[in-house]
Amino acid sequence: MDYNKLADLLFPNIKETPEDYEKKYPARDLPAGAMVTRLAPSPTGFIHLGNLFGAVVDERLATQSGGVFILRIEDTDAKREVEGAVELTIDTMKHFNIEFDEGATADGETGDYGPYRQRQRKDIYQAFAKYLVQRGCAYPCFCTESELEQIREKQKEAKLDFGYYGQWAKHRNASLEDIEKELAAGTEYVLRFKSEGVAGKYVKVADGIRGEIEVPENIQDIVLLKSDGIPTYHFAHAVDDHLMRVTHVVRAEEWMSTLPIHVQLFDTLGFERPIYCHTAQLMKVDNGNKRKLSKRKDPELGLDYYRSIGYTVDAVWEYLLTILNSNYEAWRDKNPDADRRDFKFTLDKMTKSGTLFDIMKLNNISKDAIAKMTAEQVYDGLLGWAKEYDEEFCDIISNAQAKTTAILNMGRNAKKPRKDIVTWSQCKEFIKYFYNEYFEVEDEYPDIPAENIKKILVDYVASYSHTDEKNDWFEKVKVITESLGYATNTKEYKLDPDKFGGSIIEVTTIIRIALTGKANAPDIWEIQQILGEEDTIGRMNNAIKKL
RNA sequence: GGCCCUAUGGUCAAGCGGUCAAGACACCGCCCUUUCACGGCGGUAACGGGGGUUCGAUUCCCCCUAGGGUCACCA
Repeated sequence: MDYNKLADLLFPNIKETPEDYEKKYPARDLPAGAMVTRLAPSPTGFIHLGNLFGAVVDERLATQSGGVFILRIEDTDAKREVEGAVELTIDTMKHFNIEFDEGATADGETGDYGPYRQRQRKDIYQAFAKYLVQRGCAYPCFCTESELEQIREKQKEAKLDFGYYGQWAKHRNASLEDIEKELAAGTEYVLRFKSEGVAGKYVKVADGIRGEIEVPENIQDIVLLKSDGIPTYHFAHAVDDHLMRVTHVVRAEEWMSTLPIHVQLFDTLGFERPIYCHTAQLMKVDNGNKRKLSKRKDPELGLDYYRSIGYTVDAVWEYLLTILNSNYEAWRDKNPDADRRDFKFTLDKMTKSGTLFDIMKLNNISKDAIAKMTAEQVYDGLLGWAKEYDEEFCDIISNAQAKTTAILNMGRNAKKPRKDIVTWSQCKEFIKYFYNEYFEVEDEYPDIPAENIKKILVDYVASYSHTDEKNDWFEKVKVITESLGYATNTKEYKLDPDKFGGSIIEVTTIIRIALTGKANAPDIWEIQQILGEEDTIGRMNNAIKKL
């Protein structure tokens, strides 16, 4: 077989050779130990937690080592591509504080190793494909989908491994004449790799996270170029990561099964293999079983979920870092105020087993992160979220900046600040009773006689003086409590509840509900100071009217 | 089903031949408290099973089991 002739037949217009591209994309001039990583999403319009998970690893590795972090768009599957997905990816990553040194940008790209969108690299792939054909390592396959389906059926019946390999590889040894005939007839074809892999033989691969792993050699004649001339992931991965001089390929565990294909491709193309880092899957419990987080079933997989609910970027990072590097939490404990970038991220501290996504832990971390912020920072965060997701609330808090900041400042300056805000959307629920636009009575009064409830509220309004200091205010509450024969001392009350019929707890709870609509809210006196005299009295009078 | 990966409390996990087997989240109890929350103190709870190697295995090896992943002209 004249492979050169076949190559020219298949790729008549490809003049460039692999050497040309080697020259065009020379080895990078970087300090020793610098890592080149890349995030390589496909533009399907869905950016998930797994993308961020990997991106955090890529970003840390690259920037920590003085390397390069690339964004490459894997758009080889036109069918799945969604309009605007690249912009969305970049925007979402930016929101989560992931910035790229090189690669695709919203309006183009930056860097000397492009193009960074795979469809624009068609000629490059074809040059390498042509080279493989010339060396007898690749051949055209004219099988139709239904033929392939038939093969699969037969293999299923015979209980053999599926796929296009060995004796099943119908076109593997076709003659040049046969190929020419098909080509002349215009039959569609794919370019397949002619695998020299041997069943039963193994390859050792050093994984950056898992150490040495052993995988069987690939025996499949996998597709290199689809019928439209666009490469499959496997081929594009080999060519791109080599030409972009990527040193570390960070990807999810699910890729491990195709690792044999990738090492084989790198080896026969004469490329130095990158260090593969296969990260554990993010899992969740479903019906008592662990499973991979799924796009369709789990909203918490999508990154826009965190954004729209209003988790802070810091909290998401902190959480990711704690599950990514097992020593992060301890480090954070010792360095509560340090920049997370000061933490030395390492591959060997990465977990190998599937991690259950724990929203409770995220929530706890989030509470911590927000508790550390100043009221002004909390305000800014809340406003930023509202601007995007809650216009009405945004208007309200923008028009009441001082008041809102004062609200958010409650309990914040104690030695141990309150840890009760998890997300911005929940923060709104916490504080919205302060604004008359949202105020409503949600909770029920304690179970005491109705005339007592009325007396409490009426007396309260009658004795209320907005300028009272907290102690004076509380003394007045005590007077009302005593007038009902209720206990002002809760300890005494607990010792003998029947003796009193009620305690100051009932009294304050009723005032609190009239004032805020809720049985649980911060300190009443402080709330009144923020609310102002008019609203305080107004809400009390309204409550009395409704009795 | 084949192949690969993984295996310490409910969850995340320290451990890398000798430990009373850390810590965090969650949970429970008590305390504090004018509510709730916060906070403080304390508690329940783990090395999947069987063989080896070794004076000694959670730790090293093998088998089993379990869980997960993957078997496309998708990435």
